[in-house]
Amino acid sequence: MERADAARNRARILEAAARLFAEKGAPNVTMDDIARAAGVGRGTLYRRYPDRAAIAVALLDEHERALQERLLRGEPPLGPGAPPAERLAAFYAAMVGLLEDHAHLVLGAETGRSRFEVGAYGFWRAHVRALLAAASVPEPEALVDVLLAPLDPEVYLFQRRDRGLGPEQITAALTRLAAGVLGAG
Amino acid sequence: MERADAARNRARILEAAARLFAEKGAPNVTMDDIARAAGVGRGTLYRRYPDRAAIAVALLDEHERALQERLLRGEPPLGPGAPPAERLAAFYAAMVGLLEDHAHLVLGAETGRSRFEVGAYGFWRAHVRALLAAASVPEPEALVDVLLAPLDPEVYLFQRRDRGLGPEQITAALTRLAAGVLGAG
DNA sequence: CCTTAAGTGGACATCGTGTCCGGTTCGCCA
DNA sequence: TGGCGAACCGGACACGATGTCCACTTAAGG
Repeated sequence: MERADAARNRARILEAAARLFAEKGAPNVTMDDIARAAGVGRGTLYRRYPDRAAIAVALLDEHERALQERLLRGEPPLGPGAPPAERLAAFYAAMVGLLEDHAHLVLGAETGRSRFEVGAYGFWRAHVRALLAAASVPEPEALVDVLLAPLDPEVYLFQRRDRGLGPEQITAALTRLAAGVLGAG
Repeated sequence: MERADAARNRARILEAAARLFAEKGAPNVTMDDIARAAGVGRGTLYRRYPDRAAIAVALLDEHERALQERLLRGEPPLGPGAPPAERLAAFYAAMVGLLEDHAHLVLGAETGRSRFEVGAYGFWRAHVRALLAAASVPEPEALVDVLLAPLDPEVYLFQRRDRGLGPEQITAALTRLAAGVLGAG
């Protein structure tokens, strides 16, 4: 069980981190910044969250859970019931929505390959893998990560900011990708 | 023009960096390590290469140039002459070869979004974009980066090391991707 | 109340980065 | 060959971020 002061501090840390990430961009926020903004000491911060990635994961957690729930038990085409190609396209569209809202938050918080080590990636991977299997794609193993690669927050932000693309254009490209790989079976 | 001692030092820096990157992995090599291994001072190192990424770029340069040359003027299907879908598949296969040899070198050397800022990415981008245009794909702009995303060294190393996939399996998946997107035009 | 264990916070040691400047070496030209 | 200016060299330095550690505080139950 969690002590009252601990719970209060955790809430303050998360709130402060969310604000700072949005303000200055995740890579430019130091652990010290967060601790100071939250009004807690460094030791307290490190006790809970060993690094920025852990904080980002905690912040994203609820949003990702919501999407995961819809994938498992929601309405088609996101949930079960629709053809694999349509479900993949719907998944892409939903992920673009998630990225549009929170990519800035994730970016930089994931140092190096931490993206793959996070539990959420495993979930997306299993989902897409199941769709490939349902479409009878041979050797889906390698294709899974290939199809997930465009959802890298860095890629998304590059397209949005540097290339000047809109979410709908990116979604369209991903839809085409889904149709090309699964539609033409 | 470049002075003789400067040229000698640059060669030693590149040689030492290549060795250290291969030995300990690029992210674990500090600028100080490289300077010491090369037998030069930190100032000398920073004069030429402002960060690790610059060294990695210099090391990759010749290999990338060779591939770029083959794309522009080599034999089909890599060079001009073959249908876009086949050229894209050939490009993927060649990039897998490049990654297989040098991904460890690039990884971690590219801090954050530096991958997109490097000149080579612009070249790959222009190449794939031209292939999409040749295949009369509507709105190729967003699709380009989507198709390039699986070539992220981090993705590749994740597939190779963590997922235990072989280069031929990854190439097969990318070939399927090329066929799906361009083949079914 | 009083005890106990978890929680807290800031000081500390360490490491990597990037800069700066006095001394050195090179390459050109007389 | 000898001298000169400029480019180059290298280590010392200051700074910033990280992660740890420990003495103190506070919450919760008996």
